This record gives sequence, structure tokens and C-alpha cells, in this order.
Amino acid sequence: MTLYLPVSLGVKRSMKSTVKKGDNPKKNYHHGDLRGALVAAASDILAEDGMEKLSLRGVARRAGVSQAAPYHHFENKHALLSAVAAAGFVALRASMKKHAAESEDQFQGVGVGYVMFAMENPALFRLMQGPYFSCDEPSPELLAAGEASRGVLLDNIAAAYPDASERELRVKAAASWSIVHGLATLLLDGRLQPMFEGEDDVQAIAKAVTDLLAV
Amino acid sequence: MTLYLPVSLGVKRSMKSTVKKGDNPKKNYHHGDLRGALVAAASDILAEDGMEKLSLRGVARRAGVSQAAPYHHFENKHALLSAVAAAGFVALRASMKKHAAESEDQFQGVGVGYVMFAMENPALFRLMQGPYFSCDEPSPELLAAGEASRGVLLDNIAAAYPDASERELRVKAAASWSIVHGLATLLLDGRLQPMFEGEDDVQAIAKAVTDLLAV
DNA sequence: TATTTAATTTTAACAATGTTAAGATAGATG
DNA sequence: CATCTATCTTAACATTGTTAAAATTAAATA
Repeated sequence: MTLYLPVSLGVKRSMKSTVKKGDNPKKNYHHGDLRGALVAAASDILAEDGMEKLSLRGVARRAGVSQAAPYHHFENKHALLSAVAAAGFVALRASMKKHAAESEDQFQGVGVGYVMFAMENPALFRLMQGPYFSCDEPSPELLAAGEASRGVLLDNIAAAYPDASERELRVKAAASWSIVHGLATLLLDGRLQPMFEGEDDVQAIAKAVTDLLAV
Repeated sequence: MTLYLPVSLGVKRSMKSTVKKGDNPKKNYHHGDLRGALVAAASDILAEDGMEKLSLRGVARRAGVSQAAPYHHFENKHALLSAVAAAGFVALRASMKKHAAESEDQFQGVGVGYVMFAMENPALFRLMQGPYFSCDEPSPELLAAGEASRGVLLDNIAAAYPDASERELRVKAAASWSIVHGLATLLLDGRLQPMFEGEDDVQAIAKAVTDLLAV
């Protein structure tokens, strides 16, 4: 199952911090774009070592700054993870749009893109769920990114059923999201292994399962 | 939405630790059933304060023992949480069976029981997912409890479709589990709030959504 | 340009956590 | 009674998130 391998997100690194003199990256006192570098470092650690191993100090180390430097760009660890999650939602949205464009059934493509993203970025996908979204005060950045990614699903539903009632549409959307989100989560945790012994084509599994949705 | 309120699991406390002399619980050097008391204390803290606030030292404090005492009953914090999760799966199984028995549509009852359990024990349900199940070596206790709870779903599927092929059954099971698990998770994280503004009857929502499953 | 100001970053420290090692206690076994 | 073993405690260690104060650099101002 090569698909289970974590894949770097390729978080956009600002180039402002490019070192000017010489080849060896001389340590400038002012980093240039430490905020972006911290998000990138955290994303990398998350993809490589998982959530348990992700410490704020480790992120700072990886970014080549001191332990307290992050606090000038993020209120606390939670805020940094929030930014990482927000970047994740942007990538999730891209994955859905890409698979939708490549699939003949647009709507099913969205679901496949959702599941594929989860399989390719397991730790990040787990971070995006859970208490970082439903915490006391989710950051506006996170809320916006989450809403945008949800919009892809909703737009596809609305387009597919132009003459459905408002209530019908919302229930359809909830059901579609639920089955796709549940499939992603259960696959991620290996809970469906007894059901799909030996099958390693996640895309085919996702299609077979979503086919059962009478939407 | 009173249903969102965390509810104590009522983990079975062994009575071996009942204090013998006098009314005030005199601190015996030997606890009697410290293992059970630790699981109970951890479950309580989880329900009251959530995962973030659950520390091994805090659990020990609550159980009235020293910080290192748990290490004579659990290899580490992970192992203790594993035991808590296992107890959670037993309770989840009970919730599914209860709702299935009360509902006229048995199969839908299972799903409703699943979602209701998640809403009533949010932190515990989150613990039961995630890396504690899909870790390097899940404990046999946890595996067994998880498999038993999954069995409720599978049995109901098999009973409802006696003449379906093996493959069909597994896909149906995966789809049912996915939609119910996804609904539970998304509701828990408040992500479906825009879809069900003002609706607080989780049971009705669960029925409306699962009705869309052509299984 | 010279000087002040504000934005970054560092060092140092704090309390809390997970974990381990060594010693103390209690109940069981001979 | 003596010994053994399971159970629990005290003490310590490295690591973590976080804060306060000082140091350094870039930007703004005169």
C-alpha cells in the first residue's frame, strides 16, 4: 500500500529568507520569514515523525532559531498548529478539485480527492480534525480555510441537484461528507483492514463505497 | 444541545478496594485494585476536562497514590489510555445494542447508538480513534474490544442481507460504518453546524442522514 | 547621516510532565 | 517467625510549554 506513505505537503516557503552572502546559509539574526519557516518546519516534522513527536522546541530547532523565537509569531503551540491545519485545508481543497477535474463523475471525484488526501497526509489530516477546529476560539484563518474546502463539496452537491429543496440539499451534503470523512478516518486508522484484505487500491475502495450513497 | 454534555461512563469499579476500618478512607499502602481505580480516574478526568488536561500524574493524584504507582500496573501512559479506550469500546457496543433493541429498524438503531455514544462521550470517542488503535502494537485487550463492537454492525448487516455476496456485504459494511463514523466525528467537531442550524435532535439527524444510504 | 524607536531574537528561568532507579512496606509463603 | 515477592513511595532526570529580561538588528526619524 504505497499510498499510505506520508507525503510532504510542499508548503510554500517564502523566499525572503534567502541567504545573501555565500553558499553556506549564514545565520542571520533576523530570519526574514520565520513565521512561514515555522509552519513549514512543523508540517515537515508532522509528516515525518507524527503528532506525538512534534514539540514547539523541536520546530524551533529545525527552523534554526531559539526555543522562544516562535512566541513572537504565534501566541502558543496551539496557534502554530492552527496555522498548519489551515494550510492543510488549502491543500485538501486542491486535492478535491484536482480529482474532480480528472474524474468523469465530478461528484465522486471530490470524495476520492478527500480520501486520497487523508491517506497521503495522515498526521496532518488527523490534526485538521479534532480539537484544533472545535476549540474555544478557532482562528479566522483556520475557519476560512475550512469553509473554503467545505465549499467544494457543497457546490458540487448543489450543481448535481438543481431542483432539490434547501433542506434536502443540506442532508445530502451532510451524508456525502460523512461517508467520505468516515471512510478516510477508518482507512487511516486501519480499521477497515478486515473488510478489504489485500486490496490496496484506495481509489477503487472509495468509489465502491460512495456508490452506495443514494444521493 | 444538552446531548453534547460529556457523561460519565460509569466504568465498573472493583469493590476489592473498599476501605475496611472506619468511615474515612484510610490510605492503605496496598490499594487493592489500583489498576481499575486508575482506569476509572482516567475516564473521569477525560470526561470532565478532556484529553489535553489528562496527565498520568494527575490520574495518580486522583486515585490517591504516588506519581510512580501507575507504572506497576501499566507500562506507560499509552498503555493506560489503551485500557481506557478498550473500556470505551465495551460501552460503545452496549450503546449500539441498546438503541438497536429500542428501534423498529434494527440496523438504523445501531447507527444511532453509535452516533449517540460519540456525542455523550466526546473525549473518550476521540481517544478511541486515532493513534491508540493504529499504533505499532495495539494491546490484545483493545483489539478484542474493538472487534467486538465492530461485530455488532457486521452481524446486523449480514442479517439484513442474507443473500448478498461476501464482497457485497463487506462493501455494505464499510459504507455503513463510514457514514455513521463520519457523522459522529463531524458532529463532534461542530463541522456540520452550518448544515443543521438550530436542530438539536441528534437522533433525528442521524436517521435523516443514514436514510440516504442505499444499503 | 546620526540617533532614536520598534521589531526580532536570545538567554535564562519556571513549573509541569513522562519516566526510571532505589528504597520502604505489607501480605503471602516456607 | 523468617523470607520472599508484589506493591507503593521518594527522589531524581531530561524534556516540554511558557514567560521575563536582555541583546541585537532593521526601520524610522531628525
